[in-house]
Amino acid sequence: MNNTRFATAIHILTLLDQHPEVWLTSEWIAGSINVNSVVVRRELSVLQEAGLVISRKGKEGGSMLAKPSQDIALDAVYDAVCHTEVLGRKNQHTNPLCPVGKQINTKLDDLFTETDALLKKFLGTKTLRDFSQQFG
Amino acid sequence: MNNTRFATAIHILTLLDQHPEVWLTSEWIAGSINVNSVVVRRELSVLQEAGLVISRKGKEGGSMLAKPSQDIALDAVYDAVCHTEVLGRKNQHTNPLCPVGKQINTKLDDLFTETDALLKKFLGTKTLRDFSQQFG
DNA sequence: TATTATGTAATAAGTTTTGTTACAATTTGT
DNA sequence: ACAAATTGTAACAAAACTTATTACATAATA
Repeated sequence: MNNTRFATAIHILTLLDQHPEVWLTSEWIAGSINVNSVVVRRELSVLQEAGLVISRKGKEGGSMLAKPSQDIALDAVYDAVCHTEVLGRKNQHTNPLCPVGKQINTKLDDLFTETDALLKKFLGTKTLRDFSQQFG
Repeated sequence: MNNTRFATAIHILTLLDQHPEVWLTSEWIAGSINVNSVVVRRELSVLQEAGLVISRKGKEGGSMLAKPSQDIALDAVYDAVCHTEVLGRKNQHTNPLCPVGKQINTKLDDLFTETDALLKKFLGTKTLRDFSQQFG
């Protein structure tokens, strides 16, 4: 994760939670994060696919949470926006003639998988509500 | 971590552990990982600063572990090569006029810090020896 | 029907990551 | 002393990734 996608997603979801039952526009959300509204819409698109928000087109359109914030755990947010492993990438062309080069990726895979599982378990204990209610 | 630095560092250290008391050259190590030897030397440089390996210049030069592999925990490797937070970056220009935009980075910081601490604690329970001895 | 949003493609700009070349400095063996 | 081999780095190039921007079709409302 060398990007701002998780931070952006949490920001969006927090705003939606702070304004329940209101269709917030991507333009308005973008004004709070201070990024381009297309970036917000792209992220909203991903959050919709994950079942975390619903959006409505047209005049008076916008987005709101798809379910109560206490039912949104942060691992779901992470899953939605992060497609890399915590410990990074593996070297793809390691030497098969070297005992280490030949096996390292399967061994790293065990470690990487275990690490990702740990993170997700941790994030699974935290809800959007926990995060959001810290704000005045 | 959207790079191969952790995987590369672990690969290097595993090779050094598998060949104790031998000065492995960056060229030889590079041949196992299948990357440029300069990349290996750059990583070795960082691992030296972290006190994990020692290198020797000149003919018959190379690198070896600075201490027994059971004394090298993986959080030290992670610290040496990773300078980003697990959950990524934060948006830098959030709107100070918005209650959420104004406070979000300090709140995210708490979450990000806690997450990094969890990962490091986990990696601290694993040693290079644990990893290395999996290889035939 | 005019207006205002979303959804998304295409492209540009910026940043990060990895690869490569080059060479000074160092160490060893002869 | 000298040749050979290696580290350590700088400089730059190439590739990949991230974010910004423009444009516009589609949809929904008043």
